[in-house]
Amino acid sequence: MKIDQPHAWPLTVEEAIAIQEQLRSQVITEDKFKEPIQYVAGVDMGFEADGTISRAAVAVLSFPDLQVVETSLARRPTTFPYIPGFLSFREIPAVLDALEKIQIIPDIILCDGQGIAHPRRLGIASHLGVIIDMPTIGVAKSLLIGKHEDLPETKGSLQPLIHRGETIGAVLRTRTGVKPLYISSGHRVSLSTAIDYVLRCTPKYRLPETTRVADKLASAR
DNA sequence: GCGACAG
DNA sequence: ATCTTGTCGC
Repeated sequence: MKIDQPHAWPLTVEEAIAIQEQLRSQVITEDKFKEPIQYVAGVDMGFEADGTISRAAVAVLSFPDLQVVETSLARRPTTFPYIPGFLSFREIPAVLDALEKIQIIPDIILCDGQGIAHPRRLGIASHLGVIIDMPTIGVAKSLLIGKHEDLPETKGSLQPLIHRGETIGAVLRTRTGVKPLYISSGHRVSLSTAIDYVLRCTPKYRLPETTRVADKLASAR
């Protein structure tokens, strides 16, 4: 797919904060995409050589049958360190490379990380979504910010994720007896819709099939 | 000032 | 994220 040249990448945390503060107003947390969804994509990262090389993988699956229809892989030097709250600046460059190689345009992208469940409401899913103006959902394996009540061990259980009195996402048990996932709107997808699609992409394991396929590609040697 | 801290 | 074998439990 064709991707427009994104904003200049920051070299410092101060510059990164300025970009986040500027882009946060562009995030849309309401459903704004065409249905029915035909394809869903998963994005994941891997690193080589002590983290000096970033590797991004994209997996496009048909929906709702979840069959892999296309994959792509991109490698490039890592240019930004991992700093909680600034993950997107480290990972998005390689992700854009991988997305450019894709022929089948997905209708929704599930990202590995938070959406608006972020200190400045611009986690990697929201940041990517705004940059490429596509529907995205944040699917994180652990908590960045916010608090929530304990949730039942059974699959499908969920609890709102609260930060500063605001619901920024949800904690969702995608499989009985395993650690929950942290779901949040990325861009152009509401929280309830995000939860719905995550569950529909997670028929058997803890993680959505999309990210499982992308994960396998990103970490394959 | 003291912890917490996506991948 | 990554380094890494076996092991516990459904």
